[in-house]
Amino acid sequence: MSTSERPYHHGDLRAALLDAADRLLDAGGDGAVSLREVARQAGVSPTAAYRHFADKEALLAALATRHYGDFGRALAEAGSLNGMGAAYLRFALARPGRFRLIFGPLLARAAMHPELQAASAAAFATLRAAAASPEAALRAWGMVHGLAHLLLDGAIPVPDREAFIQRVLHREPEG
Amino acid sequence: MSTSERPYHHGDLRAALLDAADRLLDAGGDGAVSLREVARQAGVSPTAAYRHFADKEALLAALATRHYGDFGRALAEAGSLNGMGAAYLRFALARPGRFRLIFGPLLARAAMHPELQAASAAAFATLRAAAASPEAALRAWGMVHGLAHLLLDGAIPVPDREAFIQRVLHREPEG
DNA sequence: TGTACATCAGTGAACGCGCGTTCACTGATGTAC
DNA sequence: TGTACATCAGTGAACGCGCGTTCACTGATGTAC
Repeated sequence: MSTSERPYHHGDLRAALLDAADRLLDAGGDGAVSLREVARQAGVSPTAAYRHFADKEALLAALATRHYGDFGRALAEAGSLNGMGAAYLRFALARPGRFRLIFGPLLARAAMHPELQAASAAAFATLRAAAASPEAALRAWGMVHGLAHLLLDGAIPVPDREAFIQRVLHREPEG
Repeated sequence: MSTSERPYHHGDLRAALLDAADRLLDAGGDGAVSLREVARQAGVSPTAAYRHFADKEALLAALATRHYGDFGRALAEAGSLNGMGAAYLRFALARPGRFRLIFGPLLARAAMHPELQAASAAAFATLRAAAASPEAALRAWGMVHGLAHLLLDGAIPVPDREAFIQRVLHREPEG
């Protein structure tokens, strides 16, 4: 079989697998990402991923690292604490699978994945730096994080999410 | 047919299954609750649950209904908005499995389970009633909900959780 | 220059696992006469 | 009163499913001489 028949270039399978995992994550959430399905989507045999990742967790850690980068960048670009809150909510609502991945069970195991550890720490530092005090940061962070979950889980039925974001972030939580 | 006319053993296994599911939920989280393991814990064959619940989701819905009751009661007893926030956090931290169940994927499907729908609506109404405005309620709810998740997921490393609760709830979020 | 060889990315079969659910059944219990 | 019968909670085998991971392998590619 020639290399050109593959949907990825020689040596690019690692990236192709991560892309496939992303597509599954966006389409079906955490639960839809299995190594076998990722391989299937990448047009490769079920075991090919083991050439590039030690195991499933390693692939997910690489994926989460990538998304912490995007997430942190989106926050950093926002500037104000309010803008950051809006960016936080928009990220979560636009990409629930990615949001759930980066705050999922993997986070508690970040110590096993130094790059993930670093990427998450950087994003969290950006959040902290935007608030007047550690407590204010925690309250603001908690608020947007909780609202994101409540919206995603259907606890708060909201017709227009962008309007909701504007309304709920209109006043600074710490007054 | 009134409840008291039912054979005594009918209600027994139903309750025993829910208790077993609770134990699994507390010990291993959502993922540890399978119909087969629940049956095993209750000392019954893998299929016995189908006499009492239509399917796995129905069992989980019954469990969630039970826990929304406890949760709502804990909130109602708290009185003030701050006290409610502390009760919310304490519930989540003491029983992560139950917390994750009642706010899990099942919540979005509550329309399929009228009792669950009612139980969750009642708990949420208690929350809303304690705040000065709908927006204040959402902000306070979001904050404690988000902090609960962040703590449970290991995003915020905290040595003394009770002290954390006191510190972060010391000031009203809406000032 | 051609050739022998080493490397190593990806294959395909196989492993053992646990799951939700179905089905025909058994056997204890309550009931009608 | 004893007996025949109906009910129905719980059984146990079986179904098809998808998973993560292992293993020996193949075959294309790069490299040394």
